[in-house]
Amino acid sequence: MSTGGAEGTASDTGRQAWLRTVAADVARLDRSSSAERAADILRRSITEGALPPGAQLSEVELTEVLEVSRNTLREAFRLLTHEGLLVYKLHRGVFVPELDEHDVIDLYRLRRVLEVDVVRGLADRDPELPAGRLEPLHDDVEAAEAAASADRWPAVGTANMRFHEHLIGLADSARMDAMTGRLLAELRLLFHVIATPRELHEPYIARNRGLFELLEARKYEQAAADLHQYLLDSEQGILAAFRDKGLRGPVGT
Amino acid sequence: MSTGGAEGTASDTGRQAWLRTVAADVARLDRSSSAERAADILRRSITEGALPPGAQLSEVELTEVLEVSRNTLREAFRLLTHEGLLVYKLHRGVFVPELDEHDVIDLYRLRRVLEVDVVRGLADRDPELPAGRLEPLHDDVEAAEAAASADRWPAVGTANMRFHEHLIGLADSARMDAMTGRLLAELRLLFHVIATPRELHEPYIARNRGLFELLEARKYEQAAADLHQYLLDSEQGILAAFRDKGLRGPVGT
DNA sequence: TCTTGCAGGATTGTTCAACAATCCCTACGC
DNA sequence: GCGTAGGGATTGTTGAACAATCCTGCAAGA
Repeated sequence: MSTGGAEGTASDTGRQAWLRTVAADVARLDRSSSAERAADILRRSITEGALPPGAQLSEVELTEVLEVSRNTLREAFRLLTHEGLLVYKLHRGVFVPELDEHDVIDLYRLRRVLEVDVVRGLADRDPELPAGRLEPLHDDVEAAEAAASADRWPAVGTANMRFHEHLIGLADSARMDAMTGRLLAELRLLFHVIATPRELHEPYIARNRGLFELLEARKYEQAAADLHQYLLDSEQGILAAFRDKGLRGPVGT
Repeated sequence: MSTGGAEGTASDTGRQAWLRTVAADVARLDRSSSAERAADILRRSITEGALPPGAQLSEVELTEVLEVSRNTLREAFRLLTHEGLLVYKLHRGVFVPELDEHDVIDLYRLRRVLEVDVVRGLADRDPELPAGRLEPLHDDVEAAEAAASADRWPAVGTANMRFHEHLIGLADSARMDAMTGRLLAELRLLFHVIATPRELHEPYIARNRGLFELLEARKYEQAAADLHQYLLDSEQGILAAFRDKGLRGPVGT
C-alpha cells in the first residue's frame, strides 16, 4: 500500500486526487449529527459575542430553542467544551469561559511556537510545495482589505484569523490544524471583551500582506522573524486593551 | 499576585504548595462523574493494550461491564474521542484508531516543536524557577532506571513518558499540558503495535538522565539541542519498528 | 463465477420521561 | 450578625422506546 512512496503515474495521482475529493464529500455528509448541528449554532453564538463570557447556558432553555433533547444538547456541550468554548462546572452547568491576562499570554506563547515553526519549516520542503498552495492566504488578505474598506472590523478580524489558520494549514499536519482551531476559537473569545476592534485589527492587515509576499518570495527565514515580532505585538495590543476593560469589569477565575 | 516574581519566604512557598495540593484534591473529588470514571477505565484499557488498535467498542457490551447507562457511556466515548484515543464512525460505532507512519511523523513533529521550545524558554525565566522544580523529572529518571533493572520495559516506557510530561509542565502552560497529554496518549497507542519494548525504551533511560543533568546545570541551550536530536532518534526508532510490523499486518486508515 | 437486489437481524442515533444528587437562596433561630 | 435547615431549581444518570443505518446471508440473474 504505502510502502513504495510515490509510485503513481500522472493518471494514478489524478485518480487519487479525485478519490480524495469524494472522500471529503462523504465525510461532510456524515457530519450531519444533531449534536454537531446544535454545536455549530452555539459555536457561532459564542464566537460572535451573542453569549458573553461568564454566561451560563441553561439546558432546559436551550433544548426548547434548539429543538433537541437534553442528551443531545449535552453532547453538543461536550464538543464545545473540548474546543475551549465552554467550561463545565460539575452540578452547576456550562458557562462561557472568562479568560484573563494569563490566558492571553498562554495562548500567544503557543501561537508563536506553532506558527513560527510552520513558516520556518517551509524552507525544508519548499520544492514539494504545489504551486497554488498560497492561494488561500492571498484570498484572506484581500478579504481583510475589502472588509476594512467597508468599515466592517469584526469581518477583518475573521479574515485575519483565517489567514493564520491557512498559514498553519501549510504544514499538512492534522493535529496542528486541530490545535490551531482551538487556540483561535479561544482567541475569538477574547476579542469580544474588547471595545475597539479597529485599533486591534487594522495594523495587521498590511502585515499579513507583507507576510504573504515574503512567503511568495520564499524568504522563509525573514517571514518567520517577522511573524514572531508580529505575534508579540499583537499580544501586547490585546493585553493593553484587555487591561483597560479589566479595570471597570474585573473577571474572576 | 504574580508581579513580584519570587517574593515568598520558605514558609510562604510551603503554604502555597499545601494550598495547591488541597486544590488538586478538591478537583479530584469534583471529577467524580460517571462518564469520566468510565472514561478512566477505558483509557487505561486502551493505553495498556488490552484494547488493540482497530477494535470496536460495543455499546451494549460495555454498558454491562462498566455498569453505566448507554447515554453515559457515549459521553465517555466522546471524552476519549477528543483525546484521540477513540474514533467515531457514524452509524458504525467507536473504534480504537490505527495510526500509520504519517501519524508518527506528525506526532513527533509536534513533540519536537513543543518540548524543544519549553526547554529553550527556560533560559529566559531561569531566576523565577523555584528550587525543587526539577524534582519530578529526577523521580521519573530513577523510576525508569529501577524498572529497567527489574526488566519491566512497559513500565520504563511509562516512566519515560512521565519525564516528558513533567518536562512540558515546567512551562506552566495549561494548554501545553493538555496538548502534550493528548500527544502522549496517541503515542502510547503506537507502542503496543511494537513487539520489542526493550530496544525501544532502553536507550532513552540514560538520555533522560543526561537531559536532567543538563537542566540542573542550567545548560538550557545544549539541553534543547540534545532533546531535538533525541526526539529525531526516537522517531526513527518507532518508524523502523513500525514498518517491520506493518509488513505482516498492514493497517489501513 | 461474479454481480445485483432484497429481506432480516443487529447496532447505532436520538428522544423522552423520570428519579437521584447537588447547588443556590432564603428564612429561621440563636 | 452568624450559622443552619429547608425549599426550589438545576444538573447527573438511568432505562426504555423508536427511527435510521449498517452488516450478513441468500437468492436471482447475467
